[in-house]
Amino acid sequence: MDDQTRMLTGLTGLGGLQPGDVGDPDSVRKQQSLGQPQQDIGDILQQIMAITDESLDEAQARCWPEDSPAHWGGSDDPTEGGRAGGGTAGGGLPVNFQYRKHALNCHRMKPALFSVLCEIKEKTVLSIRGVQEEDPPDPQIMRLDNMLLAEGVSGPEKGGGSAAAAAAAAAAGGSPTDSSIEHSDYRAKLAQIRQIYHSELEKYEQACSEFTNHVMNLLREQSRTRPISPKEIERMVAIIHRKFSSIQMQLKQSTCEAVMILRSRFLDARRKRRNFNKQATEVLNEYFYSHLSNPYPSEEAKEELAKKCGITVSQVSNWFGNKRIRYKKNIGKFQEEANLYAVKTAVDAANVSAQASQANSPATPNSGGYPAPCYTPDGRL
DNA sequence: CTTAATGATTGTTG
DNA sequence: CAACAATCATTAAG
Repeated sequence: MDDQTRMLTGLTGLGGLQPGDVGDPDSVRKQQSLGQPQQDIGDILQQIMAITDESLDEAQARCWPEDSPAHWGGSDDPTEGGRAGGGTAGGGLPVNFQYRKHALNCHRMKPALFSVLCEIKEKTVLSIRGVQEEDPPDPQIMRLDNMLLAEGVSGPEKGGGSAAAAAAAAAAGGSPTDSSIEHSDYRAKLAQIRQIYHSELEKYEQACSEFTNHVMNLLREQSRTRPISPKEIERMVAIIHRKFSSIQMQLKQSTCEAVMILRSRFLDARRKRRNFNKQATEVLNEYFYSHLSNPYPSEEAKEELAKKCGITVSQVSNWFGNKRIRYKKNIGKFQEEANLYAVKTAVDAANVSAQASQANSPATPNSGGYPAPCYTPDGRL
């Protein structure tokens, strides 16, 4: 309300004028720099001045103009400057103004004065917040928008059925890998976030337009009684929109956060760990115990194992890393398992070598650093 | 619920 | 960078 204050001080100058000074062209020109006929200005100013000089009793003796809005006398009313500045009258009261205002409204110079006041106001307003009028497209909000678009949150509606469809596909799919289940879950949660986002956005937009309408109506109403230019209304609307868009940005930001959290939850496999299926661990164990002397699969071997087990190469690496360390830590615990797989490989090897009509030792040479479990080729300890 | 098993991550080392 | 070691977080089993 600094502009209002300025407005007041500006008009306080007018209010401070003595009735006799009003007619002085220089003083008027100083105040308004206008080229209007002095007589009219003097006339209307005199009326304004007269308001401050009028006593309450006098005013109350008059009747109320029935078409006057009742809220005249708002603290931000520019004409109040006349009262404030010319407070010598002991405080003009609303009743006074009601009448006087009506008189002024009918004055032929009223539109001119109105526009002048608007102009002054415009200038003060511009000097105060003219700089921050332009808001360049915030890179922050651009980033948020892009991300929401990329995630399909703010993009075109793909239908709430997308998640359901994905779930159905996962359920009916011939290879219902865990990833697809997780993915459908992810999609479902994303759809939820998306729905919340849109409903909130809609709410904000509705509230914004409601509020804007309300303010506009109010200002239009008031523009009949105080200087409000259409430009000012426009600016007010812009301010409201900026406020609401900043709220929207908060919404976008929190939505982004939710998506990020969702993503990290689903992409961080550690949090959604699934055990490998039996067949996969069997393949891995088979390899491990049959290469116990050197349980370090080459890159190619890892790739093959990964393919066989339906897991990634890095998962194979993880598995071997864990296996080696855990085996080494407690060989006894793995004894049984080792024997089991050793038998398996032994049997396999026997099957193969039996056809070759020669049984060379099926066990691993075991020349490496990992101690082999004790077992006999026939499977007994 | 507690506990063991287990896949993944993090930090360190050579 | 791969291997190791410690640790985390989840799952499965009791």
